[in-house]
Amino acid sequence: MSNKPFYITTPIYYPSGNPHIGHCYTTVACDSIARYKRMQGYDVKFLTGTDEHGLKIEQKAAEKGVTPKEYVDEIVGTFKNLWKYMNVNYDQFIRTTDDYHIESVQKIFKDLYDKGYIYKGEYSGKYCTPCESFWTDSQLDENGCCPECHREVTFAKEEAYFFKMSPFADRIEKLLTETDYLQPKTRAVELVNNFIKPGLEDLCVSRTTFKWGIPVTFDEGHVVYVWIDALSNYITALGYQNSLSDEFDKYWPADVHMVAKDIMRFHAIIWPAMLMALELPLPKHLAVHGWITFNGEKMSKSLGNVVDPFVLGERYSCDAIRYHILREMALGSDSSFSNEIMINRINSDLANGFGNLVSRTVAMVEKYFGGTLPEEREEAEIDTEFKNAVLKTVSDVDSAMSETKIKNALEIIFKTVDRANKYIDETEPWKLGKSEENRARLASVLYNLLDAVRIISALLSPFMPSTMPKVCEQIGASDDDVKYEKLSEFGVLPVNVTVHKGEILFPRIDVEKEIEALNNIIKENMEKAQANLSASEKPAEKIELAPEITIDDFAKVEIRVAKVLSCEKVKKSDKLLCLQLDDGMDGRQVVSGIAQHYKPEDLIGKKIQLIANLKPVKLRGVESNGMICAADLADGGCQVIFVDDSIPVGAKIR
RNA sequence: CGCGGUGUGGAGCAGCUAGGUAGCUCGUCGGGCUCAUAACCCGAAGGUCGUUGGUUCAAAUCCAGCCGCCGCAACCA
Repeated sequence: MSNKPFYITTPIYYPSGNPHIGHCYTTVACDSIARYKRMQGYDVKFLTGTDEHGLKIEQKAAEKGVTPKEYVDEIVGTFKNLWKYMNVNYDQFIRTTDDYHIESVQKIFKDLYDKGYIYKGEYSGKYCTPCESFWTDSQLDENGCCPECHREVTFAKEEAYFFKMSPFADRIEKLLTETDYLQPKTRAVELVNNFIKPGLEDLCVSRTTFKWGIPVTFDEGHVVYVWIDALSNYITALGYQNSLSDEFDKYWPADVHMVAKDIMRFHAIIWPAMLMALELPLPKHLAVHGWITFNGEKMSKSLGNVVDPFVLGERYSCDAIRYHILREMALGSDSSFSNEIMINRINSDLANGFGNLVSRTVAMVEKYFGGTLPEEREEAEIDTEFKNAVLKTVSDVDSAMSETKIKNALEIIFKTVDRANKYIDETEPWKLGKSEENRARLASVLYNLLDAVRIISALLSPFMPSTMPKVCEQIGASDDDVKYEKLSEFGVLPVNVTVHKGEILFPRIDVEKEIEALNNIIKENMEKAQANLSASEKPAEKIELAPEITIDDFAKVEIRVAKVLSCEKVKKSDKLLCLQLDDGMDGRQVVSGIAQHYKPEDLIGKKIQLIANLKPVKLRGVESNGMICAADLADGGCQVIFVDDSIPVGAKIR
């Protein structure tokens, strides 16, 4: 048996809120792979953790009136509880606030600086003073204002350190397009075209605008910004540049980093660049999975449309949830999660399929032999075919797992469950049970079934670790019987094996009743989320207003009533509408970023408020002479302020 | 002409790289069985494989155009 090391990681999660089913998705997948590899005899290290620095945490803590550390301590506790609850067996939980990590990050930063990959420069961009944050253009809200507080942003500069990305562009492109680093590879082209070909921009790796981070050792006031801090967790956890352990040589490079598609970019480009700069080997695979969508929509905590994984686990057992997540998950694409799909899946695969197989097999051993099989046997031809089918499962699952195709692996296993159910029909044990002379034959059939269940449950145990020991107990298998080496043969259970009928493994769920119950929970959550939203929007009034202006300042702004004559979408843009207005003068054209909220016909004929003396500008190549007034809504939407039709066009508003 | 993905029986998907009887899961309908969690087994219905054209003896599969959906990028005065 090989003793080869196998290192797998989840991302480190940002504890700005409690964990949700999306976190479960990645973590449970890694846990299953780790367990599978352990079963195969690999020397596995499975790392997960939390990324605890940054402005947002600092602010959340301030809101609650606690220190950032106190704040994250609590949420990290929730994460750990969830993993415990989901039976996630990680080897190490790294927190970026751990001393050893901080020590390493500081050394790495200095090292990169000494090597000339990090230089001091100036960061410039849109800055929101009250939030003390820089935002990129794409982060700004509908009106080009701060996405956090929706106040105006100004152009500003600050001193910052930058990491040179360009020296690695060629190597990264090759990594993405010519190796199997990225899984699935389909996204490589997207990355190369969008980011590498246009030229990699240097990365801002330090900040002076917040304090909650790892200090740069050689420049007071600077704090290491997310990239170097967070990404390097994968190596600091192994003792790289610190004295925590000397596992680095053993486990690096990682076998699999698993991430969701939203952070693919950082792991596909920035992380390799960092490693190249540090002259370290690159990880072998980056497995990217999609999001769970809920009834076709993106899951969102703020919408409250998702049932808490704890609650789901309570209702259906954590293994059922694990199974459903893993079974639906495919690398690359999104997978839909709906209560109905989940319940149907649990019912058909777990309750009707596997659970019932165990139940009927054990029941027959009890009924016909009082729980203990006799030693006489009588094999038949059909047995061989059945056994071969079961044994083949093991190698098929192996090969699926070696490509991290969990979904396929489970599919294969459940095909074998079906095969076993069919075997019962083929052999008709209830008929054999009717006469004493078929005793030996009946014993063979039931033994084969028990042994098949043994193999199946061993294969399932990495995915459903809580339930499978119960199965072993029921079919009378010892821990030794379900070892990986014992999966390639029949005849492992004792000849006179004794079964123990136990509780139903996966109770069948009443679909309609449960869906109604879950919908009620969701409804409550959504109401709560709504309440929270409005609660958090109300205090917005407390937000300081923009600096005071005089009536003269206001007089500079000329707002007039105008009527929309025609309106059409700006081509090649998602957000822009181009409006032709009757402004009581010569008429004018205005471009507005409201296409996602209004259709052109919604606006035609309506009267709106026009900022009439705004400097013209070209948007997406189309000239815009002014701006129409609209209100920002809490949910990110916006609503145009229409004017009563009786007010004449051109009227000045003040 | 920004880049990429995708469109297959009611639903969700596989098949497409290396053309040659269109497959799986769920659902529906009919039958069988009774060991089992109203579970299990068998059978049937249901698809012009988005659309148009091309290559070929032969196209879901290769090529070109068009349409729809999704993602990334851009865009938000």
